[in-house]
This record gives sequence, structure tokens and C-alpha cells, in this order.
Amino acid sequence: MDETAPQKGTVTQRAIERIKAMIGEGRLEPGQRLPTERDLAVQLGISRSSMREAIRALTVLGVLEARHGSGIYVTQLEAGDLLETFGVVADLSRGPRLVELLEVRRILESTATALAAARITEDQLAEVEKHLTAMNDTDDPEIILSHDLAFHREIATAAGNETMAAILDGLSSRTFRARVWRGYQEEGAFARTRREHAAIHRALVAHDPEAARAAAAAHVGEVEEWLRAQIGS
Amino acid sequence: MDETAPQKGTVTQRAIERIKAMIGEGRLEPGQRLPTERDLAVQLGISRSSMREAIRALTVLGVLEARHGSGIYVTQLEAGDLLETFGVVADLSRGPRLVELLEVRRILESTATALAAARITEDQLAEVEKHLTAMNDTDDPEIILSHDLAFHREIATAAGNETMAAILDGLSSRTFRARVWRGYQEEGAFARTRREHAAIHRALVAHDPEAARAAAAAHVGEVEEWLRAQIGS
DNA sequence: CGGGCCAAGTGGTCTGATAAATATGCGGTC
DNA sequence: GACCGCATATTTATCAGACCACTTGGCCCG
Repeated sequence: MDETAPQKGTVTQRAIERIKAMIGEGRLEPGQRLPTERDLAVQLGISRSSMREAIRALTVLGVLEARHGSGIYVTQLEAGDLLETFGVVADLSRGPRLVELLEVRRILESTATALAAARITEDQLAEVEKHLTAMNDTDDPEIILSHDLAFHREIATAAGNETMAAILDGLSSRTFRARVWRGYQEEGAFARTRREHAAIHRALVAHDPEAARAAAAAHVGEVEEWLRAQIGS
Repeated sequence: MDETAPQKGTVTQRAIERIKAMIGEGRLEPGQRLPTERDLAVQLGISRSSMREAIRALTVLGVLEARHGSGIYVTQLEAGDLLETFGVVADLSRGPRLVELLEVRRILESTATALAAARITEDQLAEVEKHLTAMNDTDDPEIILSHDLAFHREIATAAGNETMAAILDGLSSRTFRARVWRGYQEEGAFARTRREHAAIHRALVAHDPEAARAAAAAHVGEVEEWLRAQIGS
């Protein structure tokens, strides 16, 4: 008898696991093109509908990428691809969990900034400064937010750990920050934010990891404390 | 004109965003039951197939839960639900990215252990000790691994940040650790692991955060260094 | 009053057809 | 010979309808 039918869970779920396993075992390489939906469905002995659901699931997880008219491909499986879903967590979290997320961000961001202080190159530093000045040259919250994100993104990248940078990206996703900052910035936090950014920048220029860690922790901690107070009230 | 057709992306993608938005705006509460697939498809003006793909996507993301014969429900949207997909990252990462993941784990785990040292209760400490002794009472790698996971899980929980605990869970998912430890334990690392666990436990008993941080960092760092050497070779 | 049976409701799966986007190969033109 | 344009094949995206499997709640019978 054929042992390929353990009959656990739905057929779609099994298909997801099978494809994940194929990638895990190296039978499917990053960037490689998969057989067509129809062929895959036949191979796994399921209908095309179920196969499409499995593909859709792996697509939102950042494992596969479907190109209309072309085919289905394995992504590069880089940190950014797989951690894109992290933004969903930030977007759907509320109340106390927002504080927890900021706590995680504070821990990672402070360490990332410390690492960046030690490793950052002149080119990367110039890029950081570009966003810093752009942020100070305007009063448009949208533009500020955008450069703020890029500012921290560049620092995280300079830390040399792409995975950490991708996680921090998720923890700072646009909708997440916009939601928190709407109220935070109303309390005249612009000036303080600029001072904190300047402190982080000074530490980076001085290549002083401990100062960078402290400045980054304080920066995130400020928002964290404000949010904690908001929840409590 | 009808503004309900922005025509960006696939209809399934739009359906995913719509449902996510409904939850984000609070129109769908955690635990609440959704309309049937058929009704939802009609509401959004798409076919049932496309709606099913959207539901499947949100299901694997831990946002929705489909119960055969009963209906579709919003999950509790707790950290554990939404971060379950984090395990996929650990399972599909290889080479240098495994080191990066362990680096992230070292940072979070050391902080979590430090927090736990300050906050852990007697009951939680007893639970930790249970897994510690169980781990030392056997030579079966499977059982050891299982209690090792529970040991660290308990500590992360004691730190009081469920989100962090859930992330660490993903970073220590069964297949991930099994993959790394297969080779690690072959080098007679059992004894060292036991010493390190004992050191962590002592720090917890003494409620000494700094000692706990150092012990946890060293513990994860050991594996990290070993893996780094493996990659390089 | 309690237990088991039954039917309606609902998610799970399959099949087949059509539309839309892409890739391919051929022929022609310059 | 090279390049462009177009018809054609391939492939994903979407739709429609049917049937199966499981859950639930009420009804009937003992």
C-alpha cells in the first residue's frame, strides 16, 4: 500500500507541510521555479483548488511567490521575505501587548544600535545623517515618520544582522507607528525626539557602543513609558 | 462611481486586507464568529474559492480559525497565536542566517532570564526545577530536548512578557533545535549544557538579574559559537 | 426525563470552464 | 543578420456549481 496518506489534518494543510519539507530538505532551492499548479496538484494527489490554497498560504508566509502568467517560485528565503508577516502582529496588537512589543523593540534596538556604533562605515553614517537632517527640515508628520523609519532601519542594517533588522522593521511597521505616534506627537514630543536622535547620532559618530545603547534604549523607552501611562488611564 | 474597487492586487489579497482591517478597526472582536464563507464571498463580491484562499491565508497567520462544520472564528489574537508562524523562519533558515537567529535569541533570552530572576515566583521556580531535574535524570536526547524547551519557556514566561516568550518559542522550535543540536550534542556537550543550566538556575534562586543575564548569554553563546565554526568550515 | 437519532447548516474538496498576464516562437522588415 | 511585432501557447487568477464530512441542535422515542 501507499504510505503517502497519513490522513492527518486537511489535505491543504498536508500539502503545505509537504512543500515546506521539500524546501527544508533542499529539494527546492531559493529562486527555483515550481511545477505548475496543475502538475503539483496531480503529484500530491489533490485538487487544484486545495493546491491553490496551499500556495496562497505559503505566499503570505513569504516562502513562495506566484507570478501571474509565469509560474510559482521559491523566494530567496531571506530574513526580509520570511519576517514580513511580523508586521501583522504589530498591526493587530492592542493594549498591554503594544507595550510588550515596544519592550522587545527596546531590547533589540538598543543592542542593534550598540553594534552599529562599533561597525558602522562612513557611507552608512552619511546615509543616517541624510535621514536625520531630512527629518529636522520639515514639520510634516508623514515625512518625519518616513525618515524616522529609514533612520532606524539604516542603523539596524549597519549592525550587520539582517534578521534583527527585519524583525525591527516589523516592530516599526508604518501602521503600527502611525497608530502609536498619533497621540504621542501631540504632546510636543518633537523636540525631545530630535534630541534623542541627535544623541544616537553622536554615539554612532564617536563609535561608542555603550553610549549608543543607552541613547537607543532611552529613545524607545520614552515612547514605551508614555504608552504604558496611556493604557493605565 | 463605486469606490469599492481600487483594483490593486488580486481580489484575494484585497479580501485579506479587508478582513484584517475589520479586525484592526474593532469591527470583529477576538473569539467572534464570522459569517459563513458563502455569505462573506457575497458581501465582498468575490467567489467562494477566492474567499477560501483569503481565509486560509489568515488562518496560517494565526488570525482566524476555521472549525469544520461549525464556522470561522477570530482567534484570541494573543502573542502565541500570531507568532506561531515565527517557527517557519527558524525551520527554513540555513547557514549564516542560523547564526543571526541565535544572536537574536541570545539577546532576548539573556534579557528575559534577567527579568525572570527579578520577578520569578516560588511556584514558577519549582516548575523550572522540575524540568531541570527531569533533564538530568535521563540520557534520551528526545526527552532532554523536550524538557530543555520547557525549561527556557518557563523562564521566559516568568519574565512577564508573553510576546517575548512567544518569539523565543519560535526561535527554539522543535525542528530548529533538533537540527542544530544533532551535531552539537555529539561533541559531548551534555555536561557543559548541564553546568550552564545549573548556573542559570542558581542565578534565578538568588534573584540575581546580572548573573542570570550572563549565564543565559553564555549558554546561548556557546551554541552560537559552535555553529559559527560549523558554517565557516 | 434522558439518550439516541436525524436533518439542517457549514467548512472541506473536487471538477470544469473562462479571463488575464506572461513567455515563446515565427515571420517580416529594415 | 538583427530587431520588431504579432499570433499562439502556457500559466496563474477567478468564477461557478456540485458533493462530501463534520458539527450542532432539536426532535422523537423509550
